[in-house]
Amino acid sequence: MTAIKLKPISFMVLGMLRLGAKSGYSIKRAADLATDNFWPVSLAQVYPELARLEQHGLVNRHEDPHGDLKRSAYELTEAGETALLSWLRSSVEAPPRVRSEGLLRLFFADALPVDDQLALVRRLRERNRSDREQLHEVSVKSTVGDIRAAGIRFPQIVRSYGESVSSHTEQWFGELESELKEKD
Amino acid sequence: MTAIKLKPISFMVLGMLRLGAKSGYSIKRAADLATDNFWPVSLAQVYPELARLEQHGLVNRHEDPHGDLKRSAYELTEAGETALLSWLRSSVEAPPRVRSEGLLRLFFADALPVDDQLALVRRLRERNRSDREQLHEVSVKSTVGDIRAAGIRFPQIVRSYGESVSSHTEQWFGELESELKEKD
DNA sequence: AAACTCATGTAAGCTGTTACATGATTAC
DNA sequence: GTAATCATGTAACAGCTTACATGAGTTT
Repeated sequence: MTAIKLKPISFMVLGMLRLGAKSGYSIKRAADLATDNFWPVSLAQVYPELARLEQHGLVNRHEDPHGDLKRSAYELTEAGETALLSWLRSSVEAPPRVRSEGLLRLFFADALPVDDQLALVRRLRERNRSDREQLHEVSVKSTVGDIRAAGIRFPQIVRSYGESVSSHTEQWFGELESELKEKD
Repeated sequence: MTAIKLKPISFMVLGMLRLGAKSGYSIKRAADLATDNFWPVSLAQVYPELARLEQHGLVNRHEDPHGDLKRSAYELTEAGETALLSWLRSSVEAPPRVRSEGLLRLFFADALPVDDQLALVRRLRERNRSDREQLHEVSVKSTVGDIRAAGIRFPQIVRSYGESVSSHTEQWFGELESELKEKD
């Protein structure tokens, strides 16, 4: 119960528990469906983090077998809820990190002849479009997986932000494509 | 000169050399000014990567002292240029990775009372705005650092994409702010 | 009965950052 | 002259991914 350093992955786990996820597995599932585009996680992060949070009294664990299948169910303690709320109110924030091989290619695209530049822009636009399509399919199939409760709307809000940016991006790439066609 | 595995950092280095950077230091400087928002790099990546590329014949190194200051100048070999062009034409692409603590907070914002939700959205909007401002300052001060050559326009294009997305984001957050105010 | 999903964990490895170490040059 | 910038590298660490290992439950 001594000093624990809470990182974003900690709050991801705490937050998912608060939204109704119970097992490590279901946290991972929910994250894949809902946060993968701005905060991906792997099981090899979730399980150790749950153990760490339990050691420090931010979550409680109890056995929750399903037939012969061993399973753990976790819930927030008061300390866990407090920590989550405190983080949500904090303004200390790691700067957002983006790594886009596509934009890196575009950055160096002057090395290509114009028709290859055009092909590149088309590919990037198409990739963006199909990614958005898949995102939308998933969101129709299961709205934020397990976590579907009355009064919970921010997951949808964040999703709609992602779609909005993606639409904007597609439009922007469309305009760039047109400009490049003129020089062709 | 045997098999070398080329990763995005390899092409970042090759690409910067092609745009006129010569030393590892100047590659890092150019990246900080131009690609940091979609492909950050550190010196501890650049120097070993340059050595690796030299070992495999994709770049040439020669001494380029400046007074008593030891300095290396690198240039692309033909193999290096070929590798860069081949990557630029390739459609094999690592999916873009984003990590945004801000969006993660927003995702879990249902846990907060409405006025704190509003404060959070305001903070996120303001952070986005000030980040864009700084980006713009840098871009005025030095257009892509050293790399400023006739016919090079994609670095500017990519920068303008970033600004466009950032503007769109600010607008989107503005609308969200208005919606939340109504419920206040 | 085969394939897929649910479920939990560990080990190894890769990528990338920060800190350390050192020293010359340039700008104020 | 002192601070900032130019310049090159290494070492330690943090974070995250992939592969390994295991087994039960569910769906086709």
